Amino acid sequence: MKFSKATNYALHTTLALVSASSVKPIGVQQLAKSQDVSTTYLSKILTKLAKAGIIESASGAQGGYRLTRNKDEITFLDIIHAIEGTSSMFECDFVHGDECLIQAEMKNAEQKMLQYLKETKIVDIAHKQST
Amino acid sequence: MKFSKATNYALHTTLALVSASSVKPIGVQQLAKSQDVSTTYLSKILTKLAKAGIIESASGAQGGYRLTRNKDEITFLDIIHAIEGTSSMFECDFVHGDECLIQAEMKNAEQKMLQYLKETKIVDIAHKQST
DNA sequence: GATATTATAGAGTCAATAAGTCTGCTATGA
DNA sequence: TCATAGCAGACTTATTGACTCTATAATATC
Ligand code: SF4
Ligand code: SF4
Repeated sequence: MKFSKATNYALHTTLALVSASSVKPIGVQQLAKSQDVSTTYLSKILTKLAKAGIIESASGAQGGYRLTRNKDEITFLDIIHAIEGTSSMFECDFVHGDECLIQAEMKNAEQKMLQYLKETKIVDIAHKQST
Repeated sequence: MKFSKATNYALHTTLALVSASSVKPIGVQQLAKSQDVSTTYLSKILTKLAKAGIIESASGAQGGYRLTRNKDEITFLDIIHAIEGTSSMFECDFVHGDECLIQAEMKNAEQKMLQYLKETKIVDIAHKQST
């Protein structure tokens, strides 16, 4: 019951992109260096973010990644969902009807966390960091 | 980023013990049958609950498991912590000082979930179920 | 006190997932 | 056209989860 390291990389990279916020895209080499991770692996992670519409890529020389949307539209939850998927943390093989109370409570609990992550934007901590 | 099946077994078994609430202990065979899991494996899970002080075991004939504490003191969180451990879902290898804001927000989010699980008691759903 | 019954411990097995590599391909700016 | 970047998919390795097997220890009952 842990978040994957990939999620960690994704959060850090997005934070870097939000902080940089340049029009010019930033190459994966530069992004990978600061996190001590291989470029090919980080690239694979960033492709997921791109598919989720959070960032976009530019091939070729002077290429790299940049944000697509407005900075303040990017939440923690967006990134986590892009990397970890959107299925519940409590999946039960059996389906014992709608009145399954254990599952209901577990999902309520999970929702509390997701709600917080949805309210928390990357740009918030980018601001705090720069002060 | 999923809860283990062991946690699921633990929750169901505890619910069964709370619902039964007999003075006589209940054997692992009986508990395992309803969940379609082997006795040896469930036993191992229940030993964790016992070590966490949630249930207690009795060896020998007519032995089994029963609750130790008062029913309404047992929360979802107790059980989850007993099985999954208490370490955070977001552990970072590097420790970049106290001002690590990503980690701080992730742990805030996690706390929201834990808080809910702490407030939710097994006995609550036992009541609902019996109605 | 012998015996059947029940939990406990720990090693060992098997499968699934996470984490990361390698290689060849595609897109694009200079 | 060529050097530079991302992309895709197959592949490998490490870690963890989900069990099983077996031998041991405790205890109620006879
Ligand atoms: S009661 Fe709910 S959580 Fe339990 S096994 Fe059935 S469906 Fe799963
Ligand atoms: S900034 Fe925080 S979360 Fe990021 S690598 Fe450092 S310690 Fe880990």
